[in-house]
Amino acid sequence: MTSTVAPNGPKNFIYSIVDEDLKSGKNNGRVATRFPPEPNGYLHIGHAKSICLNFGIAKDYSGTCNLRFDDTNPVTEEQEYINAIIDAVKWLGFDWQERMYYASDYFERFYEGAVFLIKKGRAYVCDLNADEMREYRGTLTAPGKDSPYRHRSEAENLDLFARMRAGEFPDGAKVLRAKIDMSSPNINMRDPVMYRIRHETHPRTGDKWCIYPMYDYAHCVSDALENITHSVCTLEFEDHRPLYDWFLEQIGTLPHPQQIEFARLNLTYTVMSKRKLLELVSEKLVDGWDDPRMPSLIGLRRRGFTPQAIRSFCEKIGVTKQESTVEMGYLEECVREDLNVVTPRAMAVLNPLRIIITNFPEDKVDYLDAAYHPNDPEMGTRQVPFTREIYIEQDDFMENPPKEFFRLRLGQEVRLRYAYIIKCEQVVKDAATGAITELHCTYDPATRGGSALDGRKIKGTIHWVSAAKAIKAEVRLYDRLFNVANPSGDKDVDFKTYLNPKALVSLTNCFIEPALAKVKPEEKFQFERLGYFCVDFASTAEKLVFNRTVTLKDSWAKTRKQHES
RNA sequence: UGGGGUGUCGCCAAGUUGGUAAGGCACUGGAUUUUGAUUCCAGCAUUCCUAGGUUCGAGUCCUAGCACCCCAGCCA
Repeated sequence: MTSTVAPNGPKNFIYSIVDEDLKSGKNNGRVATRFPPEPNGYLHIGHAKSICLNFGIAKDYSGTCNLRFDDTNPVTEEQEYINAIIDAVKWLGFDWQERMYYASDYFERFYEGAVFLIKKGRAYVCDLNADEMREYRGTLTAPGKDSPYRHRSEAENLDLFARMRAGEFPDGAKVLRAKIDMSSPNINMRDPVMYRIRHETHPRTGDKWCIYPMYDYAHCVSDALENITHSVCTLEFEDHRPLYDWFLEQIGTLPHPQQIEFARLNLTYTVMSKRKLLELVSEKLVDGWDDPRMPSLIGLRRRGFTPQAIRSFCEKIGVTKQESTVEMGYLEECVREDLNVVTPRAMAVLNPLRIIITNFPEDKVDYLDAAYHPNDPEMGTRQVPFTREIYIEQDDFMENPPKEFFRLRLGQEVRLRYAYIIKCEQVVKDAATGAITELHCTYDPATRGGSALDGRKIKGTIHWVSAAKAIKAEVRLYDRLFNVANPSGDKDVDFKTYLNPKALVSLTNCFIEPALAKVKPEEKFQFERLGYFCVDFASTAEKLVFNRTVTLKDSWAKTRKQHES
């Protein structure tokens, strides 16, 4: 398949590079990328940026994008992670067709390549232990010195390397090193390790191998074997590019993909390193990788984020080489944008306050029509039951409200969404505590549906639920995982000390309208005036659980805060 | 004090050959609204890390600084 340059101008600097390559006829107009995760953890929103970029390039240039597991280190990698990664990429909406590969598929080829480099005098077996090797490597400012094993004969190297593979030596006894330049100012070029001995069972190759290739050697060769044209990776590999190029030049017979580096994603109020996320999981500070507080893709999914929202976010933040930290609010805005158009509305009361409509008959149930979406009639309507006793949100009533409060107050009217205009006649309090226990109100029968035909203006509209007909549910309110923007900012303070204890607040006395009795996990709704909610993975008809994805924007919250301060 | 990168509005980010600072988010007004939601309209960088220089003209070119990030795993 042949590609043409980006029709509407390049999206980012990588597209510009691809455009140039296409114009100059490089790779015969072919564009091939890959997404190469290491299966040692779950994918997070940062990976989504890379996935969208790599699969996006392939799509925009009619090229291909492979999924390739970088499984060269069996001590940290597991099948569980492989499965989770496959699910996550699929869920995000990308398709690698039949092109799912594993670096471990190439182990025999890597081995042959290593033998070739030994024969070429470009690799040698070294007996230095880890400490000695560090010593010989030199420092950032001082050059290293040659290993005493650097000048072994070809025959000896070949013999030793074969015996490494055969399992004759214990872990750490020997390594295979590239013979480059111990005085290079780039530390990666100071005779880097190509193979180490690890007597370890590999998730895919089992016990077939006890030597495993290092990233720098395996990655470039994998790219070349798959005929990748543009090998996109993150900034920290910039220093490794000379090594990437060195291996392929020395081997000489393989295609030579171009490595291009971009800045990884950082988000405020969370952490993005697999190590830190794993720490939260294994120390049980969260409920696993799929905890809705986590920035993992499975966590975001459980929280109610849509693939569309995540893709749109990745599109909007752009791709550059500048280290950047995107505001969490931006991600949140992207979900709202998607959920707003896609999600049916419903009513739920999270912190119920009982209201008795004193002039409404005891046993009467009045079914009222309510639209599933105010701006999209095609989503249809449902009926909501109105009864003498209802619940409203505790926040929607104030005894001594400021002037700007236009919800329910004593002696004043408010509209119940899709129902009636009611007036608060009496506040009933607990004699002992003084806490408000219920409100007595009257309704105006002439306002059925919520409109005042006499033209009187009702500023406030609040949501409600029938006490008799509502269904009880648990609602989990999520907030940011950390209470500081950059929890990793101070190297002397453990990031976990900034964990936000209120990141999860579970409400078990919530009521939802009966139309939602049969919801299934992952169904999404907007609870009017409250936010977007998603049915939890573990929710059942007997015990409904909703997760709050995000709140709605709330300009009242701002003015209320101004009043409080 | 070695090497590799990056510096354009509070946060992202355009700005291909020098021609007089896109867009999104946030924010601030205002309109519509039976969600204080949505939608809509308006405002929001005389200035591009700093200082010099070249030029009729510089975010874009030159020089010298400064700041921040990455690299001394037999991790990726």
